[in-house]
Amino acid sequence: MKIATFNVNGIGSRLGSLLEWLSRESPDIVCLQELKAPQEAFPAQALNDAGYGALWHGQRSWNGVAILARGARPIEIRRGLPGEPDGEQSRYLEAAVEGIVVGCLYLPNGNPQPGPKFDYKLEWFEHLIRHAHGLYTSGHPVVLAGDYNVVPTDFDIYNPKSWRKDALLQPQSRAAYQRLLAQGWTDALRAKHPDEALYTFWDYFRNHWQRNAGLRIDHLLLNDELRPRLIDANVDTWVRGQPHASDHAPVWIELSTRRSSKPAKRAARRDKTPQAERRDIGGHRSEIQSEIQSAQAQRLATSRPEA
DNA sequence: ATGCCAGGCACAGCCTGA
Repeated sequence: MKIATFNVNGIGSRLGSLLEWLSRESPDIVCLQELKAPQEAFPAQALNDAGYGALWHGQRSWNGVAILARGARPIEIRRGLPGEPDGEQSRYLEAAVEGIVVGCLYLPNGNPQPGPKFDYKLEWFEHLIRHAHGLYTSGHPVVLAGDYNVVPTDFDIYNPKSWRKDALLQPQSRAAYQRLLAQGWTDALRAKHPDEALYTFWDYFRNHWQRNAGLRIDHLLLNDELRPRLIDANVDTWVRGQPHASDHAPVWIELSTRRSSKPAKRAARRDKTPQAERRDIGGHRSEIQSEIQSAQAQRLATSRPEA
């Protein structure tokens, strides 16, 4: 199973490029950011024709996030973070797909810094960290994927000198990202490529793409329930080289279909005792579904109707 | 230190992104 995150920088102007990438790479689950489209302008029909069910959280002109699932409809868990300072910015969407909880996020850029936009970035980060802790310890397999607008270390950028004052490299931004990781999350791309310079964003200026002058700011974080299933991770850099491309490239992880298990657990599964059955993915999946459905029922009972 | 490019909005030239 392949899960990807892609900041499309305008779904309206990027639809052709997005469809070509979906067709060539066939990701099973996709997190999109920067739709830059109001709710009613999302190309749900075109994506459905391409075989993808979708949930989306749009906004006029700016921001906007979506979750796609190949041959399935993502089950919505929530839109927006609990206690998010400004409910008008569409930056978070969470859904269950194939027994996995998928959080799709577009963290504020924060430039210029210092200033109110940087304050907003750090404030949003705190809400994310608080919510992520609950997800991490939920017992479900969870991936938090998106554009974090943080270059984690100087190894994650072609040259930190000219970006030193940028919000993406600030010590406060990096410290917040490290506090998130410290909950136990695995940065999947870095885990699979500890010594390789990898980038996910190349701005449109100064031939940065042609010079591979990039930044690594799009991340997929896995909790302990999902981490053992990680097989591979990489960046579909070819997408960035296409005509009329987004300034980001898709980042993806490949997961084993079943939860990987230790030999002792595999032996237990062969031995069809009731306890072994409970460890089986099927049983685990139905537990997730029932918990999600009850969470949804509670939320629907207490929240106002969606806009 | 700034603009370099690009999308959205709306149709000239801002604002925002990162």
